[in-house]
Formats: sequence, structure tokens, C-alpha cells
Amino acid sequence: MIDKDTIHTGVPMFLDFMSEVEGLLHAALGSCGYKVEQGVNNLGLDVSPHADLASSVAFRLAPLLKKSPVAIAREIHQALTKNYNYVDRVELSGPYLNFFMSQKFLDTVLQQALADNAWTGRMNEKVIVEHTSANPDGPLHVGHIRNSVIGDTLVRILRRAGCTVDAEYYVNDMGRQEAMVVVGLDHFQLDGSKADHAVAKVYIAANRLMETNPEIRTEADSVISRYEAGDEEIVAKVQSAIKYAIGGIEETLHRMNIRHDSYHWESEFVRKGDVAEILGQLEKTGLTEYDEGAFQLDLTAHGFEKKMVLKRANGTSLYITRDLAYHRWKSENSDRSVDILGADHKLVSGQLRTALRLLGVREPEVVIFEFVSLPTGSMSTRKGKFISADELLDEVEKQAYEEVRLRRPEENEAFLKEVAAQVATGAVRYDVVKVSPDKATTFDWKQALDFEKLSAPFIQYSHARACSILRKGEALGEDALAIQADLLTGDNEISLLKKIAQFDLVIDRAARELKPHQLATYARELAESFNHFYRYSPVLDAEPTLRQARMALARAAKNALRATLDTLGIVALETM
RNA sequence: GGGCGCGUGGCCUAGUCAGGAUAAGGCGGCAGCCUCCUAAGCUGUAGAUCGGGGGUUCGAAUCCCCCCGCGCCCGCCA
Repeated sequence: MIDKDTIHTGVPMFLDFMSEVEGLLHAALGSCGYKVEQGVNNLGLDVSPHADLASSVAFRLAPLLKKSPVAIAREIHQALTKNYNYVDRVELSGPYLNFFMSQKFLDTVLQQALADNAWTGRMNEKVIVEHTSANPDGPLHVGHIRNSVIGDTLVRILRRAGCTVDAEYYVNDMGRQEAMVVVGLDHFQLDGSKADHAVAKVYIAANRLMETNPEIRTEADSVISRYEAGDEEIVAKVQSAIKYAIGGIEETLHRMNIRHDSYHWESEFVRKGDVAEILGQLEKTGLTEYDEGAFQLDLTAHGFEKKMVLKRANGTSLYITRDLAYHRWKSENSDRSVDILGADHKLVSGQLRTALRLLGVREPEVVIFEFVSLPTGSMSTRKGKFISADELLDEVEKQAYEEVRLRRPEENEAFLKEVAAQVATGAVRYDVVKVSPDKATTFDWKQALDFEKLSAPFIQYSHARACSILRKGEALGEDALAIQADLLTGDNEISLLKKIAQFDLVIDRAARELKPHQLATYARELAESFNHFYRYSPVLDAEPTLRQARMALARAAKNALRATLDTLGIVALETM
């Protein structure tokens, strides 16, 4: 049986094993009279094919002690106390120290995984994540959704880690793009298509008209200054256009299981006087000057070649200035603030952070993702050159529908549609999140429509198969809650349990480092691990006691898959 | 020209921050597995001098320098 005091719902699993290993190693090093340098992972700990946790600390000590790593590892190994709880044994393998999990640890993992709320971590910071924030001048395209998916996945990871997260959309209502939409609406009609698409058509037409009619630019300038001055007629026009476009954008986001908790409009910070206040504070740094009538900040001492313009010669404010005010607000209302930005914002976000430092405001953590381009080149809303998120989702859903229909011909239309929609959302999200944000990508229809192993349906399918076993088992009277982890002796059973145990480690890292693609990799490994169990350890046909234990493992795996999929924003279908 | 990022089998990617024990997957190719809990699955096989060159190290895909290629940026746009 398991000691009651080791069971605490909602407490990490692998992290507990790891801290025990760290404790053991530090104690052993101490009794040998050795010290390791300060730094992350100074014990050289890593998950390894050779052990549940391996340490290469002997290598790190070798040059300092002028002894062979093998000899050092042997000394440390002999100095280890045998006071193990979650550790079963430590094997010496040349210069490596290999730590293995105890049966008690595996029992705990299984028990935790069966609890309803076993999947929430201990971070309790308040975090603001700003993502998407696309200009309301058209629909989201396949580049924008990289922002939305990375952002929303991080929101979910941080919440899973225990944080309170506010997902924010920063609405650009004061920029030139929006002014062009308003001018466009004076010259062209919305055509009744989906709101954001209709706005895009007007916006594109206005830009095209400007090529032959320079008056359009003057009209846009006038909209900008009248809006900033608070001209009631213009304010009403701008805001209704924006609300209309955002409505369409929201629809697309909801289709991808993405919701924002709050919206902040740029104009808010101008109207409240924050922008003026910040300009005043920056002036006190002595780094500002007027150049050809424009108010500018000189950041050459901070490595920026060009001056940062804070106010136009005509007196209107600029994006960067309003963004300073917004970021000050965010820092005052959170413990961490996170921005998801495209690679084209690298420079300006560096300038922003430097200016914030001058103002004594906590800087945001910035996640930059590289560009998504089309095989024909980069996308542009203004030129009407893009593949919209809606178009992508429609196509993927159509493909998914065909796949479900082939596999489940006996099911009704509603079933096929529901599964197809959830498979499509999952496939799109997974395709985006599985790639590191640092990587520039080229959109590829063939890849987007591929539902095999490196995709969401692979993981959803594993979950559905686990559900199927549980349904059938429960019909036979099994409760799938019996804790008999010691009966799980097969390699595939133990590695599945160990993979389940890693969930908290993956979430913890992804939440600290803001790397959502690590969770995508874990999801694939977990599903793969479950599939091996499924293939080699029959549950329902096993003899009764073993069947109970395997039922419990199937439920634990189901819970872990479900938690992983939820955190990725992918619906865990019970059947597909 | 300068800054930032990327370069891993035919194609796409993980691993790089915190250097370690045979470079991990997918797609595509070839060969297998449905009287067996959903074959969107599983197994086997071929295929990589980790862009090139130098350096640091007992040890480099990983760190440093140079070069090449690709992307993004260098606006009183956002």
C-alpha cells in the first residue's frame, strides 16, 4: 500500500522524483567534499535511454579534481545514502550515475493519474498573455494563426501549471490600417460575406484606389487625427467598423477553441492620459529631442541605430508610444506578462523593452515566431495575398469528414460532422504548435491535410481507443480504479506509466521557458507509448487481477492524454 | 551595408539555451500484421560525414570564430 502522506492531489510527480535525486546527489557530493558550480542543471541530470534519470556530474568534476570521471562516479556512488523513497536504485555505469524509479513511485503515479484533478501544478503567479492582436482590417490568415495557436497554447500551459492567466487582445484602433478601412467604407460597400472577409475586401479596394487617387491618403490622415482628437462622428465610425471585423475574427478563433478574456483598445491609453504621462517621463531622461517637428527618443547608447519616433510632427501618437502605456498597465496588473509577436516585430519590441527599462517598468517576456509564407512568397492582407484561417479550416474539415465517413460508415451525419470538426481543429492547431517558433515555415496544403502519426488525430485516436477499452470494461463490471501497479510488469506498461509521470515536468518546463512545442512532442510520445501498450497488453482478455490493473493503467493513460490534449486546445474525442 | 533568426537522410521536423553513453520521429520508398479491446494503429527495412571550414574540450548537432545559403527587420506603418 501507499503511505497516505505521500498522496497529495495536484502535486507534481516526476518533479518529486527529480528533487529526491538532486537531494541524494548533493548529500553524496557533500560527504565526498565536492562542490558543483552554480548553474542550471549543475548535476548534469537528464532523462536518458539508459535510466529514468542519469547524471553526468562526474565529467564536470573531473577537470577540477584532476581525477578520472569513472573514479569520481564510483566515489559518489559509494557515498550515496540508501535512504530511498521514490528512487529504487542507483547504478554505476562507467562515469554515469543512473537512477531508477521505485515501485512505490510508480504506484503513486498511477494513483495520482487516476485522481480527477491530478494535473495542475503549483505555480500561482498572475500572468497576462497577449496574443493574436491582429489588425481588424481583415480575416486571420495562416500566419496570424501561428500567433493565436502559440499564444493560446501558452495560456493553457500556464493555467495547467497553476497560474491565473488573462488572455488579452490588444486592438489597434488608431493605426493607418484601420483608417484605411474607414475611408474604404466611404467608397465601397460591405458585400454581406463573413464580417472580417467583407472588411478585407473594402480595405484591399481602398488600397488599390489609393494607387490612382492620392486623395485617399489625405482622407486617411484626417481620420487618424480626428479619431485621436475624439471627433464623435469618426469615433463612432471607427469603432463600429472594428467591432464588426473583430466579430468575424472571434468567430474564427472560437472555431479553433481560442478565447480572449479581455480586449484593450489602444485609444484607451490615449484617452486616459497615460500616453501623455509617459511622454513626459521619457522627456525627463534627457534622451528626447524634436527633429523636424517629430518628438523622438535617442536610443543609440542602447545599441539602436535609428531614433524612436514617439509623436508625429502633426501631434498624433504612434503605435509604439501607446504600446509603452499598455505595457506599463500590464506590468502593474500581473506578475509576468508575455507577448506573442511575429519576427517582423523583433526590432520594435527591442526598442520598446529598452524604453520600458528607462521608465523603470518591468519588461514583458517576448515569444517571437518566424514567418509563415506561401510557396509563392510572403502573405499580405493589404494586397489580398493570403490563405485565410477559415479557408484552411474548411478544407481540413472537408478532408476529415471524408476520412471519418470511410471509417465509420454506419454513423449518422451529426456524428460525422462533429468528429470532422474536432479533428480539423486539432489537426490545424497541432500542425502549428509542433514546430518550434524559431523556424520559418512554408504553408503546404498536402502537409496540412495529412492526418497520420505526427498529427492531432494520432493522439485523439489513442484517447478514443482508451475510452473504448474503458467503456467495454465498465460494461463487464470493472471499475478501472483498482490500484495494483505492481502487477504491471511488462516493458510497455512500465514505460507508459513512466511517460505519464513526465507530464508535470513537461508542463513545468514549457511554462517557464514559454516553449509550447515541447508539449506537442510529449503528446506524440505519450500516444505512441499508449499504442504499444494497446498492441501488446490486452486488457479485456487478461485474467481478472491483471485485467483490473490494466484497466487502471488504461484510465490513467486516458486521463493523461485528455489533460495533454486539453492543454493543447484539442478536443479529446471519446470515439472517432 | 548592419542587426536578429534559421540551415539535421529525397521532403518535413525533434534534439542546440544548461556539451556526454549507438543523432530521434514523421512523410515518401520497399516488405509484413485485421477469426486479436477502433488498422487515423503496429512491426521490419533502406536512407545523415547534423550547410562548409577552423577552434575550445577527455568528449561538439549543441559552445567560440570565419564563410556560404535562406528568412525577417533597419518607416513621422503596425
